[in-house]
Amino acid sequence: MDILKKYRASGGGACAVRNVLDRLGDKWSMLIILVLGKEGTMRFNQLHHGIGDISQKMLTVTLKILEADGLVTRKVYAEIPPKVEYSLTERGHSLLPHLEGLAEWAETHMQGIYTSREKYTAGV
Amino acid sequence: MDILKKYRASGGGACAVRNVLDRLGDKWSMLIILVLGKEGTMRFNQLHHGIGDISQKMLTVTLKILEADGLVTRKVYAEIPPKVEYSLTERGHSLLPHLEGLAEWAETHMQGIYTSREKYTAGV
DNA sequence: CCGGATCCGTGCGGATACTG
DNA sequence: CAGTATCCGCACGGATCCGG
Repeated sequence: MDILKKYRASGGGACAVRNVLDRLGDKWSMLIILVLGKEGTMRFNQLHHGIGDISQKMLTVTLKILEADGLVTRKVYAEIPPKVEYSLTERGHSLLPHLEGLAEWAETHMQGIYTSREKYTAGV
Repeated sequence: MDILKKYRASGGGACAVRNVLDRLGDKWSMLIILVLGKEGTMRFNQLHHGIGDISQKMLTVTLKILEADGLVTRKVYAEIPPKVEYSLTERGHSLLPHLEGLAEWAETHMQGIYTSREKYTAGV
């Protein structure tokens, strides 16, 4: 019961691990990082179109958060029409393998998970 | 732009990776798996007290989901008072290292992330 | 002790319209 | 092209009460 302290609130503030994990837990962060990791540098609409079913708003918001956290860089070109490029920072890249590991795990086990879910709901 | 297909909706259904990742992205799943991974088998109130700031409802609900996905097992003892033990399945254990990797990453980089956030908000 | 059931607030995230 | 601004629904999640 000692190791748990790492995952608990520490002195009025929230737990560090949970703060970070909660951020990644929002709907799009992981996905954007994964995509940027694969494709390297991308423009706004490339991401927008590439991901497909993300709204402009959420893409903007999420990118801002990731930028604030120092996970992606935002490069603006003073042109008409505007051009903005996003790419992963070094910190972002350091996170990438973990997310890819997770994605890989998901791919590997999703079939079993689906089967489990069906069995479970059938049991109810 | 080909690799992206893995992360996109595939034929009317949702993307597999995203389905699974979204599940883990809810507020407590990762944490519960991490805790169960560290402590091994735990009773309901052990988890409840161990995590601290999770409500009974969310603990119950999340455990059910994890059970449905075949990530945790639920063992009920026919006693008075009742006793229920939770532990990770093999599938749950296979996920564990990835989450621990993530947690470790979070611990390592959180300080830098906090600094980045402050700089960012200060810039605004 | 372990939950199920219910009520309810908050905020995430979508849709739309508008700007530089 | 790359956002910003606004409105709003909905479901996530908390609090509370009840049941086996």
